[in-house]
Amino acid sequence: MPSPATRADDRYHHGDLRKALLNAARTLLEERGPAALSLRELARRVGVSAPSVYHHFSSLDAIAVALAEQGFTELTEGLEAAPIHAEGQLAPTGHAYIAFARANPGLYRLMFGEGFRDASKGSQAVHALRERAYEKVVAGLRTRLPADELPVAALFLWSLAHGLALLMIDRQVDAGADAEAVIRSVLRLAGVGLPPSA
Amino acid sequence: MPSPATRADDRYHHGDLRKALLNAARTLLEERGPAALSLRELARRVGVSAPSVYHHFSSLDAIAVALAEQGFTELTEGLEAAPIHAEGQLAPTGHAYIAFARANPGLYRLMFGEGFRDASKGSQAVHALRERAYEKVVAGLRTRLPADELPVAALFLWSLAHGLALLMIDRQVDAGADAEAVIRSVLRLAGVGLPPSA
DNA sequence: CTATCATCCTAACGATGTAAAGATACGGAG
DNA sequence: CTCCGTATCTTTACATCGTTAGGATGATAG
Repeated sequence: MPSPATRADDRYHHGDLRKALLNAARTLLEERGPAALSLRELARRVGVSAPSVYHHFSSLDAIAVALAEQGFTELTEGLEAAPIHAEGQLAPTGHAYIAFARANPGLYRLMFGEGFRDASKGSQAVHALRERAYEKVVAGLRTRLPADELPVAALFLWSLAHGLALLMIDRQVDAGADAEAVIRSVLRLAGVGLPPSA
Repeated sequence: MPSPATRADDRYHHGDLRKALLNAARTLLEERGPAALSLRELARRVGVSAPSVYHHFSSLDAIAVALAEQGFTELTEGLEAAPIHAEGQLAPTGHAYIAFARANPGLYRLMFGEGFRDASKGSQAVHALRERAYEKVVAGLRTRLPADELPVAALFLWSLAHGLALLMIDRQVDAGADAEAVIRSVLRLAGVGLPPSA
């Protein structure tokens, strides 16, 4: 009944099971969050038996690490595409950072510690990825800040963007429709600082 | 051989199973992180059968919610104890916030979204707790900032403290021994702002 | 055409959260 | 002091999960 091997999806030897699994994981991640990442559910969605997954990933945590890897490359790409020379000093980088987190909430949460079974090992594998992404942020600021202020300023920006991104992802700040405006005003405050006294 | 009912721990009717479970959960949380919160492991540590837990909590997520509740009351207590009228405007609040997170890393992560089985329901129960804690932060700033700047300034401070706390908890910033100095300089930057240009 | 190999499958193990249903001890009413 | 109801804890059981072991299938090289 079925044509011999025209469609690549339902062949016995799957077209590219690894990629299919990652794609399914990506959508599952955004549908139900990192805690719902399930090896069996992934196999089910791809139409494959659960143990087959182990021919492409050594564990569920390995899938999570691969996803985080994807996420960090996409994040750094987004940061590099941000207009470095715009008028605001760190606003573009901050906007790009938060935009990525808001576009991929589940993935972003996974990238920062959530959803790993073996936290000590899984997170450790992601540790280096985070540091590399951080280097990109620092590099973006290097041309615009004196060298001695750079470390603290970079940590400051990272903390602010990370915190705001997480709060918005968790819907803790009800920015409603004008989320962009909220982000803008917070980032502006970062550039100017709070009024010196009340 | 055992004295009839002197010690409260090994009676048939447990002394206070609910509290014992929460205490065990607290230490398990800091030992192995929120992902390792296990109902059966808790029952094991308290010396009780697993289904007994259901006489005190309706689910594992309910335990997590109770823990988060503890955490938020302790956090707000810490924030209220912070010297509001010190010379720095928001530094004391920021320090108290980050100090709590660093003292209870597992609990803090649990309070902000990690470790819930049913993310949609568990996190929703914690949502109100987070907002109440946020009100405390806002209240602490109300006396020292003009009313129109207050919402943005509070969100700014919360984002910064939240982000820095998480980065330090995840050991992403290797502050080493002088963590306090790092926190101080970042918070100082929050009060002053970045230099207007490079 | 055959043999090798990557790929996938079924079967099974231990551990988890949770649901019944039964046993035990505590505490108040007679 | 006795009895009984109720809260508390237990054993048993089920579905699901991540993972392992061993067998079958399809593609591919000689």
